[in-house]
Amino acid sequence: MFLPIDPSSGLPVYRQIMDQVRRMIVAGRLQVGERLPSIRELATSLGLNPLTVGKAYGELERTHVIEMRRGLGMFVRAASAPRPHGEVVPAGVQQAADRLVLEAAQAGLTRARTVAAVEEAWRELGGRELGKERKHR
Amino acid sequence: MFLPIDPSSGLPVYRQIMDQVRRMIVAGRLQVGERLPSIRELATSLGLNPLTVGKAYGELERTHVIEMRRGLGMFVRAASAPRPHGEVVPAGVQQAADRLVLEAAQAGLTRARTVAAVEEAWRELGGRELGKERKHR
Amino acid sequence: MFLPIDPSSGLPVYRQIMDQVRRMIVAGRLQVGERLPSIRELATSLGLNPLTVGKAYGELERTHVIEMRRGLGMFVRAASAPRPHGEVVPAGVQQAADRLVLEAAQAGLTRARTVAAVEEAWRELGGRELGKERKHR
Amino acid sequence: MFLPIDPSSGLPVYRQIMDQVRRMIVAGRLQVGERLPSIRELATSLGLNPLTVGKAYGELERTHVIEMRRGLGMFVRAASAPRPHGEVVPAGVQQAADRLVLEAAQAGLTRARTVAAVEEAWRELGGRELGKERKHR
DNA sequence: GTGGTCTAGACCACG
DNA sequence: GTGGTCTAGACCACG
Repeated sequence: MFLPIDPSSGLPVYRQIMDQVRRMIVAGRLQVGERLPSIRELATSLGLNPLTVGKAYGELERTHVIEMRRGLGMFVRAASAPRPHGEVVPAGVQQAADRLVLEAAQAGLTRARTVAAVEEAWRELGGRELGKERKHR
Repeated sequence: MFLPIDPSSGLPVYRQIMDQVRRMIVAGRLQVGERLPSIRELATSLGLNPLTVGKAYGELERTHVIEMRRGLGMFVRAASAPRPHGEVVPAGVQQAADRLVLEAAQAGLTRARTVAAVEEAWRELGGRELGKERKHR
Repeated sequence: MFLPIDPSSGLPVYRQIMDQVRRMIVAGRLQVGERLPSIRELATSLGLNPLTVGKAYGELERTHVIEMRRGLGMFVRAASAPRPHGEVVPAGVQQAADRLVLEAAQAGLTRARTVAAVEEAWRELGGRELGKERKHR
Repeated sequence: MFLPIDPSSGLPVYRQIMDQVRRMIVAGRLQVGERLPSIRELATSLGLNPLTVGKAYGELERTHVIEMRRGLGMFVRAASAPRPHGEVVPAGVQQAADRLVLEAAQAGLTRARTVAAVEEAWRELGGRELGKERKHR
């Protein structure tokens, strides 16, 4: 599995791994139940310290994105159930929305332009949300 | 000036100060040309070391958000000019949009729900866009 | 006397005054023996604290650029004698040359391009060196 | 790594460190990709507080002169691309040229003498321009 | 091991 | 009064 990692990007490497794995999952390039490469495999193929990959996997497990099956490896877990309209937005999402608005407003972008950037980001993710919203899953 | 600072939030305190000041500016609660509290004042009122506040102010100055007038204090600078439609989105904004979409998609939010969260965040900011776009909500 | 002062430029105001006065002298817009405005006059016309102007005048006096005649005011002194070729370059000049070369080299400028910038700066000063070098003065 | 630091020179120590590192880079005594001594190492060998060295390194990183690789240290980044002839001179360079001309003119140096000082400074830097332009001196 | 953050406290230049 | 620099020393995240 290839993941684009930039050791000099400022973002800690283990977080980049987490982000990329999550990105592959929401984009459908990693399916529920699919097995991830072992810590050692991924570390070797990316030229990273196994401790770094281990920390990323550990965090992903702690947040229920993947699960360990002893002796078998790490596997992608089922995604969260889609939130019915009107329910509370998770803290992480609201926080990300707040930051986006702060960055956009200070850069002089309009609200419409900001929303367009979000739609564009969603399109580029190529995730399951593309086009119509699904009714069930 | 009160700023809600959470020393145990993980985000460095000096960055929280930066964010809050930027937030007040885009929300119009700090006007262009207005003076910020002195480093010592703010440090005392927030129970922080002056060096921490100084670091936040220094970063804000380097990014042209505020300016120093020697012996007088720090002052809010004029905001960026609004970007003409179609122009490139600044890297920081695109990055924030990418993260939002990642968080939202993994939390199982729909695209529409995500956009709604952004609009909500914009509304809560109380920014200058409000007046112009209020009619249609 | 008008001097372009920018209180938010980073360079201390008293140094800006010194630089501008020196600039006017080498450009010939202030002649040897000419009287400078009083501290109070200049402070008022520039909207500055008299202590600031006083510090600038004091430094200019200490470096023999101007002189005080008690009860009469501050006057421009005769310039340094031109240095015969081959003599040692004053420390301040060498230091300025070093910094220029550092900035230029790191910005990727060639040596020729750097020299051109110096010639341009000299032209814009409009000083006595324009065109031919004088033999005596 | 030895750097000549003068704590009583007026120029802040962290700026002296920055200047010296930049000087070594443009002189080719620090190569692109080369690792700098760690903050602690340099602080110890220069008898300084690690925070002071850290400030210098942080500024150099912010200006893209060096980059941090987490857990590994700071590394020299690739230099700016050389500027095509005729392009605008960066503000920092023009500012340095202006100051040089001011210092030189007031010291009574001729224009030719000033240019010679610049060429000398360039030669002493031992920069990469030397090879290309050595023939004609 | 690496750099980043924060406190406590001193001293300085500048206006 | 203002901000800027520096030391001494602790603690933390990251690799």
